[in-house]
Amino acid sequence: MKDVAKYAGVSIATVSKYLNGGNVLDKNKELIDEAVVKLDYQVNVMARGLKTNETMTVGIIIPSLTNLFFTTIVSKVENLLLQKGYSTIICDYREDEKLEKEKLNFLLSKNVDGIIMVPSCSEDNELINKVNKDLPVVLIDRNIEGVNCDVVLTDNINGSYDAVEQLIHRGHRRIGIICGPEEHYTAVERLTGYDRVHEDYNIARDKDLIRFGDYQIESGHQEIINLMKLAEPPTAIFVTNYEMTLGSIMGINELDIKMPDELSLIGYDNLQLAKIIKPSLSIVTQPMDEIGETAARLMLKRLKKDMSKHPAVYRLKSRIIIKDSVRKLNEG
Amino acid sequence: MKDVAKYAGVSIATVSKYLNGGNVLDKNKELIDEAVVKLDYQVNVMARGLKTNETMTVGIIIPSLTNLFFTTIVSKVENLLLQKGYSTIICDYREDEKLEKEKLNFLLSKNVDGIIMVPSCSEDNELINKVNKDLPVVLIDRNIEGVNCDVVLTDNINGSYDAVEQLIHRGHRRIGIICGPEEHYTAVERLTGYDRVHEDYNIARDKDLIRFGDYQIESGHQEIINLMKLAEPPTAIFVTNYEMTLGSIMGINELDIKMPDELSLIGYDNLQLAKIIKPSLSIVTQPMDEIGETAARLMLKRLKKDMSKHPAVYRLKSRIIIKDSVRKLNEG
DNA sequence: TTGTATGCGTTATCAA
DNA sequence: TTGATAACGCATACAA
Repeated sequence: MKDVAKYAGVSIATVSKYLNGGNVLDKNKELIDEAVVKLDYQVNVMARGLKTNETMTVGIIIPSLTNLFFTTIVSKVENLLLQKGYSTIICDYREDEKLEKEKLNFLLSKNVDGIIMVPSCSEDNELINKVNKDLPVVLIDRNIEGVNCDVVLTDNINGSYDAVEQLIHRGHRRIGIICGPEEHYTAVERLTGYDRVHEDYNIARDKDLIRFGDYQIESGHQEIINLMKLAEPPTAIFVTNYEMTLGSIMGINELDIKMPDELSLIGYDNLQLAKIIKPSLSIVTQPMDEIGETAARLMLKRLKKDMSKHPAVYRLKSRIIIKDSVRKLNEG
Repeated sequence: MKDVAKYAGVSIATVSKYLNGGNVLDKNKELIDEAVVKLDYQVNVMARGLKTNETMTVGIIIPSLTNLFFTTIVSKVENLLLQKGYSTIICDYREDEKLEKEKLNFLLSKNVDGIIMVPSCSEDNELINKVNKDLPVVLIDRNIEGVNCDVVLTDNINGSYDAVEQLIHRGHRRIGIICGPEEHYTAVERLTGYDRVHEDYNIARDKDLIRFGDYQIESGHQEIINLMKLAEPPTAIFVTNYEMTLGSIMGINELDIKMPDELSLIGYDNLQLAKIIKPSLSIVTQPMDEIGETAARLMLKRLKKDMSKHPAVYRLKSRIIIKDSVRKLNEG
C-alpha cells in the first residue's frame, strides 16, 4: 500500500480510504486504480486482520469428509462464503468425539470469525454455548439439547412419516426399517416418524422389523439380509441414509430378491443413485443445497452482527419420490 | 501477551522468546506457564503472521468435494497438516476450469503458505510455474506437461496393465475397458496400460471394446450396457474409476448378467465396495492414504524451506486384488 | 538471560 | 478531501 501511495502520489491514508469504499477525488481514484493494477497490489490479510480483529475465515466441522451428504453441503457452503470473501477451514473429526474437540479448539486458536458444524451426538451444550458467546455458531443436521445457537435441520420425522405412509397406502403392513445408531439425533427422529405413522394407522409394530445400523454401507447390507431371513420377512423396507441404502441394494442383489415384486424399498438421500438403480429407486431426499445455503446465509448474517431472531431454527422439508421400487400390495 | 508479561512480572520479549522455544530461567518458565494458563493466553495468529510473513495455512484445490477418492486424500492431508499447526483451506472447483483459476487466486489473495492441488487437465503450466516461484506447490493425481513443481502420482499405467494382464492370464481375449474422458491425464494412462498389455501379448484390440465415459456413475452404467449389447460382447470388462464401477454394477444387475459366469469384472478404487458386492469384486486400489501422506510430508518439507530434490516426482503403486468377480475362461 | 525499542501493513482518528 | 500519526500484537536485533 505504501508503494501504491507513492506511485499514485497520494498518502497511504487516502489509498486505504478509497480501497475501503471511502470518497476520494475522481482524479485520485484514477491514479490509485492505475497504481493498484500496475503494482498488482493485494491487501495483506494479516495486517488488516490485526487491525479489524477479523480473519475473514469460517471454520467448518463435520464428522467425515468421505460422507457424500456432508461434503455436498460443505461444497455449497464453501462456494457461497467464498463469494463474500470468506475462507473456510474444513475439518473432519472422523466420527471421533475427542478429535472433534481438538478440531474445535484448533479453529478457535486460528481465530475464525464463525463456526458451522455438524456436532457429534454427544457434544455437550455447555462447550458450544461458551464458544457461541464469542463468535457465531451454526449447527447443521443435528440439534443439541439446551444449546442456544442457530441450527439448520431437516424435518426427519415428517420425511420418515411420509415415506412409510406411502407404503401403508399401498397396502403394506409389515414394513421394515433400517435405522442409524440408536442414540443418533437423526436416527431417533426418523424412527419416530416410523413409530408415529404406525400409531396413526393403528398398525402394530414388530420389533424384529426395526433394525439399527451404523449409517455405513456394510450395516445396510447386513441388516437387509437379517430382515429378509426372518421367518416372516417384511414386504417393504425403509432405509434411512445413503450409505445403508447402497448396502441394502447390494444385499438385495446378493439374495436375488426381485424388486418390487418380492420387496418394496425406499431409500435415502441420493437422487443420482435413485435414477440409476433398476427398478428406479424410491427415496427420501434432503435438500442438501438448501441446507448449505441456509447455513451460509445465516452465518453471513451473524458475521454482520445481525443477531435478529437469534437463535434461529430452520426445519427444511425433505421430499419423497416414489418410483418403481415400490409396488402396490394386493389385499387378501 | 502484554498481560502475560505483566502477570508473570517479566518483559514481553522474554515471554515471546520462551513461547517460541527460547531459553529462559526456570523460575521465569514457571511464572510464564502459570500466567498463560491463568489468562488462557492464545497467540494472535494475525500479529504473528504480520511479523513472520507466514499464515500457517495451506490451500487445497480439488475438482470436486463429492468425489470419494479426492475427499479421502484430503481428509488425510488435513489431519496431518493440522498436527503441525497448519490450517487447510479446501476449495473445490466443481470440474470448472474457470472456477479453478478463481479459487487459485483466492488462495493466493489469502496468502497461503503453500498449495496442494489436483489440477484440471487443461491447467496451464505457466500459471503453475509462476505461482510455484512464490510458494511451494504440490500436484496430486495428475501431472502437467512442463511444470516444475513437486507431484504425487499413482502408476496408472502399471495398475491398468496388471489388471488386464490378470484377465489375459485367465484366458480372456475380448476385454472391454471403460475409460475416463479422452484427454484426461489418468484416463490416458490407464488406457495406455490396456494398450501395452495387448501389444505385449499380441492380442488385437477391438475399438468397439474401448469406451470413454466421464468418470461419473451414469456413464459407467451406460457404457457397460453398450458393451454388453454388442453383437460380440466382451468376456471381461475393466472399469477405471470408482463412480463408473458403481454404475457398471447397476448395469449388470439391470441386464441380469451373471458375474463372473457371463462376465468377469475388475473395478477401481473402493475397497469397501469390493467387499460388499457379491460375487466379491476384483479391483485396482490406489493408496489414497499414502498419496495424502506423501503430499502432506512433501509440503511440510518445502514449507521448512527444504528444497532438496526439487521437483520431486512420486509414483505410488496401485494394488490389484483379484476376487470372485473374475473367472478363468475355458479354452476352446 | 533479560529488556528496550523498532517495524511488520493496515485502519482509524483528527487536524489541516 | 487529505495526510500525518497512533495503534493493533508480535518477533527480533541489540544493548544491558
